[in-house]
Amino acid sequence: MVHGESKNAPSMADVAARAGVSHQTVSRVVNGSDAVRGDTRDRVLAAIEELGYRRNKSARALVTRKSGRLGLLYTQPHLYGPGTLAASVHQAGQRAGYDIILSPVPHLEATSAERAIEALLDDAVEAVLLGVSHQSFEDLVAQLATTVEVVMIHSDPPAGVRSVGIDQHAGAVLATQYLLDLGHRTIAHVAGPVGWIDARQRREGWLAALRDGDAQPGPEIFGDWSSRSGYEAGAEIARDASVTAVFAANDSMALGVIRALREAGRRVPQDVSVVGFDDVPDAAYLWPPLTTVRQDFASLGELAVEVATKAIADGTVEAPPLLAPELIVRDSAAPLSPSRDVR
Amino acid sequence: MVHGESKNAPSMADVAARAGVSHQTVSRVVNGSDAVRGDTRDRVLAAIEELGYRRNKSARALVTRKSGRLGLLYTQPHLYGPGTLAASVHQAGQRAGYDIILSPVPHLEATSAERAIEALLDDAVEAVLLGVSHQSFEDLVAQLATTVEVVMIHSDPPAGVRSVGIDQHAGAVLATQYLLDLGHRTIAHVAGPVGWIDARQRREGWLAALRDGDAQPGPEIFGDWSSRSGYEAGAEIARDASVTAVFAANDSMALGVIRALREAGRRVPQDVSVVGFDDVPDAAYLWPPLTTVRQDFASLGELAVEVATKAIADGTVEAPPLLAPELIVRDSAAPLSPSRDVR
DNA sequence: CGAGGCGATGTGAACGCTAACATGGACGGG
DNA sequence: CCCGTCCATGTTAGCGTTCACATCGCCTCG
Repeated sequence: MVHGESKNAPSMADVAARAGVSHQTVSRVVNGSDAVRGDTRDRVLAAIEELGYRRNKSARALVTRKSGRLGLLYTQPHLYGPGTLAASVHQAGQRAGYDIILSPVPHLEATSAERAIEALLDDAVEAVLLGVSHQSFEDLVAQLATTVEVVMIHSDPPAGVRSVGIDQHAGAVLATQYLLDLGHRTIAHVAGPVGWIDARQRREGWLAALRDGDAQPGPEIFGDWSSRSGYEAGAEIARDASVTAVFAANDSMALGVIRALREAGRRVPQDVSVVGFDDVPDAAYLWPPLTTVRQDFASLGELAVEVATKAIADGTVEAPPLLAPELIVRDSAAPLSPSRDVR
Repeated sequence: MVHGESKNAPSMADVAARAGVSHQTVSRVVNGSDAVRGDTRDRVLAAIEELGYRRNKSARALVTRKSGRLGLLYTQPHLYGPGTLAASVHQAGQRAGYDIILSPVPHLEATSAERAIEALLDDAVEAVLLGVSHQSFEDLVAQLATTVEVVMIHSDPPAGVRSVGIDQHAGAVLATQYLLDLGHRTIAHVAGPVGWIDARQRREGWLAALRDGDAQPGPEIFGDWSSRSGYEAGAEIARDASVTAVFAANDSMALGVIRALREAGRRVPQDVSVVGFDDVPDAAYLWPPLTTVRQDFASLGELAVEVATKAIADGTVEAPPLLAPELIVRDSAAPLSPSRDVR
């Protein structure tokens, strides 16, 4: 109150008055300009410290016309993959000097996703990272891209859109090939729900590996990523004695499959082998330890931010190559036991 | 370019010109003031639509001195609980008209948490929700609270700080009491790491229930929330034949315990009963299905936002009662088998 | 029929910052 | 020794919005 300083947060003018310089000099110091003499800088810095000054981002954004924000839209925030992705995007963004707006959309309805995008646009994000590889988004992207930079996190993006991804197809081939190498010929697949790109890619990888190995596709059941759906799929698979291996499109479903198989009296891996996808942290401590395909979500998030910041800076469009997943061999898959080899 | 409208995003002035009114009238329409005639409003709305006008939040925040933002700091973003909490806070915030800044801190180091708080403050959040019930934060809170409204998400908050929480102690009592009722007398505990409030509360609940049931505490091992640490704890517990039940401080550790027990030839639940905490979605489909304590993270998030918005509005301090957890009985705990009853 | 009031709209300033340009003093070269 | 140059700093305007207040009809009431 006394010196014209109110109870409001201090502004550059307050700092300037205190340091005996103009507000512009304060601005220069805050922005790291080198056109300030050492002792002046020190005085300003001291004033900032004493006053607890904090630059007002709104004012800055208003005049620079840049928000310095990136938005990430993602689904299933309670799951390991999306959660890890969000955290790594956030961290990478901070490092790159951007604020990250995390926008989890709990259920995948078109309306809630559109609302979320509207909210991101209202926040004036400079780029939107779409961590939702669901086909319902493919149309949305084209339209969105006219407004703002867009980066899809996607293993099979539509042509011309910036993207990063992990090679889901290759991961599925890894898993299926492994099972084939173990001698299995009838390999079932518990797929992710229709509409999800990753689910489709994993299914196609399974099919492709089978084709390459001259094996016929085993039964195929569509789940919804949940362990419950895996359980139901497993119960169905257990009825088919010819199936000696199952490739599940994620670890949760794999764990449900294993439970159902057990309840039906089929041992894992002695009677039936099971392979999952994701390598969630608990996978190694399931019973049996789950053989699965690991995805590096942390690198994916960093890559996404890198592509986004480049796009903002110079409009670069080129997509980096897909990241390679890795097969993690544990105990839930074993060689086909001779007794079951009917040939 | 033609009408003074540039390639920049349209402003209120642009809308006003188009609708033939003043910028203030546009402002009134956008803010839902009722002091605008119906036909004027329609003209403005039409102009907004045609121009694709979007209100500039920075300018608004600058003049109102309110950011309309709430920040949530949380750890272990890849886990079910924190992920669910973040999503529900985000959703509840949107509903309440606030933007939510989700700030996951990947590893719990003081420096990274402080950086995250600085970032939140730089974003001018009107309240900080602290979803980190670790004791290293208790000091920080007092200091932070002088700057901004703070809501702790915490089952045992320091006096005088606004908070919401789920009753961890009660949950642990529920689990332990259940084991006691089943006839178990030697109940081990796999605790969460020292420093975590929830871990401490669950441990104390276990101790309290034991005391009430006139039972001696069984062996106690500290894990780090991971299934790996549960596995290691389980291996140790398996060596002690007197232990017939284990209460693990979360589901991941419970699952690790079960695996270790199995490897040591102890059946679950016939030889040893195991109860977890959290009720992660996969818990019901583990083998055996996990008996555990469910926490309602979604309600917790909503409550936190409610308390925060009230605090901002009228400075309310009173804390709502802790939410009650619920025991979910499945198959991983069973009555003490007679053969083991040494009495 | 005129004063008073009210409802609808407009005007000007201010929020805190950056960008562009202005100023002014020290220094060096012819 | 004077002028041009350059470095450090200051001055002014404007970003898009809201707030406080002004204005201007028109209706009501005595």
